[in-house]
Amino acid sequence: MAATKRQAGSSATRTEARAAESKQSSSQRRQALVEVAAELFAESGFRATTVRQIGEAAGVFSGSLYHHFDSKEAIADEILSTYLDGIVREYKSIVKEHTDPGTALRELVRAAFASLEPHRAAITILQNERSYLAELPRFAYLTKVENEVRRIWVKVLDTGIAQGSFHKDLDTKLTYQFLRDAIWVAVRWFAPSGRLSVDQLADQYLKLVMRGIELDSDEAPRLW
Amino acid sequence: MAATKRQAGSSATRTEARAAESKQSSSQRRQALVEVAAELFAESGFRATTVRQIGEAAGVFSGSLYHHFDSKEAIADEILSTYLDGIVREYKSIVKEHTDPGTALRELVRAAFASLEPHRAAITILQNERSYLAELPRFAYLTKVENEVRRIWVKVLDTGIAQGSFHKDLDTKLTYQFLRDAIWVAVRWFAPSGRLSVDQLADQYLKLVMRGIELDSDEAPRLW
Amino acid sequence: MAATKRQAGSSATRTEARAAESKQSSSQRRQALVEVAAELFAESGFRATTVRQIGEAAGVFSGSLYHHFDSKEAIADEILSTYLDGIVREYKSIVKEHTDPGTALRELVRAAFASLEPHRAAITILQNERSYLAELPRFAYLTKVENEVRRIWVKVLDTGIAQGSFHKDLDTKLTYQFLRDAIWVAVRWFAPSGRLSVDQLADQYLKLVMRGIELDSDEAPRLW
Amino acid sequence: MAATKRQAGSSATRTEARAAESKQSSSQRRQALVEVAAELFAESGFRATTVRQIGEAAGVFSGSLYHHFDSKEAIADEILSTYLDGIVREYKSIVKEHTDPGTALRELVRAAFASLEPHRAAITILQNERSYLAELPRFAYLTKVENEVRRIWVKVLDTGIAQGSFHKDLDTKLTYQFLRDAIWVAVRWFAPSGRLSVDQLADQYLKLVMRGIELDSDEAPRLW
DNA sequence: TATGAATGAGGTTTCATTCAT
DNA sequence: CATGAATGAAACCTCATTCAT
Repeated sequence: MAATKRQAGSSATRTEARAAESKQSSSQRRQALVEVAAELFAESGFRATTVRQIGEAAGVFSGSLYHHFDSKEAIADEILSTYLDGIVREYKSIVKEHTDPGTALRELVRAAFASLEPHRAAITILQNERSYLAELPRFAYLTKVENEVRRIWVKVLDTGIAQGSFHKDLDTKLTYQFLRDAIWVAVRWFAPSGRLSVDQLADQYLKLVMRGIELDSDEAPRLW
Repeated sequence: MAATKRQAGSSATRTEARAAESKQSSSQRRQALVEVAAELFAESGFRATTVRQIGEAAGVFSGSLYHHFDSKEAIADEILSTYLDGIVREYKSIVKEHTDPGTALRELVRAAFASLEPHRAAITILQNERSYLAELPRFAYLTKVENEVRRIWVKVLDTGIAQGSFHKDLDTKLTYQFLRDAIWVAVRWFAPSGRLSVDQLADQYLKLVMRGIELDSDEAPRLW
Repeated sequence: MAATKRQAGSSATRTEARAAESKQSSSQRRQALVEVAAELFAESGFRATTVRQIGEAAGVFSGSLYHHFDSKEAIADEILSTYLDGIVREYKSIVKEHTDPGTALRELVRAAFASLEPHRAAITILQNERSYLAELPRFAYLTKVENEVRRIWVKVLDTGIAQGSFHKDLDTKLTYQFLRDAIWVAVRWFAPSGRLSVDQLADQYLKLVMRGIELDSDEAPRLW
Repeated sequence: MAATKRQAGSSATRTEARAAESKQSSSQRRQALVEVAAELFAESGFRATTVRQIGEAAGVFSGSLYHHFDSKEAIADEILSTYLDGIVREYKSIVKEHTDPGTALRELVRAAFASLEPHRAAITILQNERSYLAELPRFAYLTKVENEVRRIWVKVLDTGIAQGSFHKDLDTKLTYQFLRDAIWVAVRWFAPSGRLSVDQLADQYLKLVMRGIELDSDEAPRLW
């Protein structure tokens, strides 16, 4: 990368590097900065990441970030809203398409796992900094969207119980929390380059929990 | 309480109050400070809590904390090691006492849930600040203890499979992670004064996951 | 106006708009920028106004200002020197035309009030930022011109005393300061659209001070 | 002063200096810092003075100021409210004591002039930064107090007209503005060590304006 | 032991200015 | 000429820690 060539204090080198990079458009640059920041947020969290670190990782001075973003929070905002917009849309499309609660739930779980890797930063921030951010007016929407997501999942669970395909002794709100938390928290240790692919991860997880949810959920139907 | 006597700005009154309080031994004072800090850490996290906040909450000036602790990290250290020492001892005692894997796993889960409330701060720190702290030499033991705990849980799962009482298609390491994460992460929203007691919470959770682990795990044995 | 055509974020549209506007000559453009800046300086002061604000108000990017001006100070320079050149010329013409000190003084006061509105920015800057600017070599002329102005006013006052038409116990330098300050400072609250026109304002002021300056200054001549 | 002994980077020297200074109590130190800041504010204005400058002038690091004050604004707040509290009390006592409008007005003017030197910073801030500060919630009281002061002065002027001792063609609100502005603005150039004492200044000013206010205000009574 | 003033590094943000395109 | 990304210094402020009293 250009950044690695750069020597601190050498503005000549710096300028050359800039020239080499600057083929990209404004929105591309902005997007690149968001991605750099996201990586750092995913690694260390939002508050623990400094704008100077973001700048260094992006090969610019921290002040330059403010040409593209109003504040550090604005970067987080972009990361979070991109994630939440997408995931809500996806969840909605899943429950629209799959009327069977068991299938719908499996697809929701798979979608949630699939979002881990591309949205590592957003999920990390939501887990660690949620209570801090939710107090800020700028992030008031977080609570709203979370409620929306919860309603979608809980409705699937409720429907499953009503139809007689899910265990009726489940506390559906609680079950949703357990499901979501266990998936999301995996963002901390899940590395797609590791032992397991995200699909394998989702399958293992579904094995673990679906037998506790569905009345008759073994892959091989029971014969008794 | 002494605190009510205190008039803002009157350091004389402050000193008297201190004197009245200081009937307690040094280790009692230390313990009280740890508890105050723990509450704040549980609420806001380790890095987000300032030593000044701890001092204020404890009724002393921030500088005074350094007579009892080397650093802010030392307080976290005390909180974490107390928790980890206790939970490891408890887990060991459980697996010693219960040779049946199903029972042992249920007890481990119940113990984990039971630790949420008394060790809210430790668990919060482990979740949010673990990666930051684990890099510090002082907290090198974190990884060791975590490995120890994992071995205990995984051994129970492995034994269950070997004995034929647990599903043999479970990835035991992964299953441990899912189990632990879903329990721990509940520290964020579980309030014992709320809708559910910790026992009810554990029961709901066991219902959800044990059917996915045990081959025949309904509380009421199936009669067909 | 071109501004209404512009869509935020569309640089293409922006460029077209620029083209449409650029029928004006370079000096016209420069003059327009000065006026935009002046309005902002008058409202918020010189230092508190950023070049970005100027650019936005003028419909260009801040960097573009530097094609017309060396620096932000250069804009202030233009505003100040335009004002000072004009006012000095006017004062000189007044004292040339009116040999009677009373009439001359009245005209000076009226001219000073009349300058408030068209030169709000210059007067605001001179009041709030004078000491900061006067240290810069570029603004060394400020002190010179101010001395020149003072000499003009004081000479009128001295002449009035020498001729026996002004109170002889006046400290003329001090009186000048009082007169000038009270007029200039009105720039902060005087709004020509308000209760009073600039002429009415000047008249009220003359009523207040001329009786303290002239020996016999009532509008209706005294008969004793 | 201790500060002059200090060499940058020499913490030994620094510590000695601190020791020599530290005979003072907390509130004394606070007061000393306010005075240091006030001097700088008076010289350069509130915004143009940096906390580093205040720190340097006080012989501490800028961060140390925040041990005593919440913010730079808090320092200005202290300066302003001290001034305003005092001047309002003084004005009230004057109008209470002097029922004759002429005498009362003279005393108000004298009090205003007398406040110039001890409250140079407050008056400078009020003149240059008023519109900026008044928008901040913390300084909402500024407008209130200013209104109170205006009412006091205007009432004296109104009473004088009603009693027939002041010219009835005065716009009293406007006259108040002229009076106050001309006095306050003198803070910029008045140096008590200069040619004139504050009393002489007030006298000259009274000579200038009182003849325009009172119907019969010559020192030597007219005989017609 | 407690105080509380001070440190000093580092946090986010602002802004006049430069310059390749 | 205009753009707009970048600079880099400097702004205000925070905070764990130290230390003389």
